[in-house]
Amino acid sequence: MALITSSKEDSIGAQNRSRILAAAEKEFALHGFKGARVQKIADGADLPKTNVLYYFKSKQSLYLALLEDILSLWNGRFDEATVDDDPSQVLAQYIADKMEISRNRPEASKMFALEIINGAPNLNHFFRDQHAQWMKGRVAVIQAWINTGKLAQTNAYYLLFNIWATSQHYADFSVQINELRGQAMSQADFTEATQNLIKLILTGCGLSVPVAFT
Amino acid sequence: MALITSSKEDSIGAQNRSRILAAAEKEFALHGFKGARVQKIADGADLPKTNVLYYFKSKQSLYLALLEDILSLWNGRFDEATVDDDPSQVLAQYIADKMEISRNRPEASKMFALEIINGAPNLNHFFRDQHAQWMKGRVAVIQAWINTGKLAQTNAYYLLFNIWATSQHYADFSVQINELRGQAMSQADFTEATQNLIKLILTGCGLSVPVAFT
DNA sequence: TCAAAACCAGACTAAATGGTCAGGTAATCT
DNA sequence: AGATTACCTGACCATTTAGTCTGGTTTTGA
Repeated sequence: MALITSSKEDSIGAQNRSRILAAAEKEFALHGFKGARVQKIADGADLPKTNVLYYFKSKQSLYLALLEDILSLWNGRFDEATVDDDPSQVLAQYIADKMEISRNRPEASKMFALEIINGAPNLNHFFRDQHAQWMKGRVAVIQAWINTGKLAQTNAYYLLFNIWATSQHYADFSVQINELRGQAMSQADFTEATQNLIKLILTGCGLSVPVAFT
Repeated sequence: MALITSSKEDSIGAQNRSRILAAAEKEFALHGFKGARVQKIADGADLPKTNVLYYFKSKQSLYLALLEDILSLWNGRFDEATVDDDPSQVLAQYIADKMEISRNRPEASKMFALEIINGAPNLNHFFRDQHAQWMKGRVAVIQAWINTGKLAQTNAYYLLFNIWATSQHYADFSVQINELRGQAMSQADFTEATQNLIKLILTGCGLSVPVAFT
């Protein structure tokens, strides 16, 4: 008889919280922290503004909750790669993963882009250090690939920047992309763009594309 | 005796106007249209807020004046390329030009990025049509290169998106780049990044890099 | 030199905004 | 059933914001 009739996940509060988060992500992705309006978030969540402030004590804390959630998205399979792995496999998979985020979490990508363009005022030292450490580790792996002849000579930093830039572009600049293409990117288009990008980057690095990614 | 003692260019008004534009570009590049504050622009230009609104009748008209100026930056040597030109020359030069904009007009690039992320609400139909027309023409040239065997089979749209993404990334995400590299990009770093990028894209397209760009 | 035009800026206003408060109702737990 | 907690919301407030108004001063051009 100790049956739990309403789990924490589907309680009214949890549902409202997630609706607010979803609406806030859209609003922040469109206008950034300063430009976002709490009233608009409330409208998007179909709740009175007061309720938004009931669940999150301020616009700032709502923003931070979202940002934290988004940063966890950045963690992926590339994190564990070592010099013993095959660079073409690892990089192709990393690009594919990043493209997948652009496809199904475009607002998250945009919010992150805005935070960076705004000068990253909400990314604290803890995250910055962690991020820099991660970068150091990944650059070391790429450099090790180069040193062992698995990868042609290149700049590891620029390589990663190029991967981020191209993959995130499909989310951040989707408005321009759709306008110029004359239509939105379908799932099939994303698959094609992903294959195209993997081929460009890997070939550009002197690697061949694993068959799984063609 | 018809000597003009004060040309229009160095009149008080012209000077103030350009100081306001410079300050506004920084503010809009940091916070977007909605997030930007007229008072901050005034502070940046070292003028009372009233004067900003004296020279530009509203925040919106100031924003539009800047946007128009920035859009003219996008015009470059690639615009006149034809099927008879050498794709490796043309693309290398285009990438170099785009990287140069990122280096010396980073705020312009950021402002444009924000405008697009915001859904391009200030880009009117005239510009959109013009932009789409330009794209059509450039895609046709790239396709012609492919058809004549000058360029390997690829998707012309994605190729251009990738060039924009990578080059603009150095301006738009400069905060992240500087943080992760541990230092700002010097002119020499930009030269290296440009060569690196040209090599990546051209090699990725099956082209060889012209010696002028190595 | 003098009038017109350009420029300057403090005081102000109306609207919008983030956030509070107080007084509820609904759900939950024992 | 009763009490405790979670949830809801209209009214309200202090602050910020873009933009105006009014009365100046400086610059310019004839």
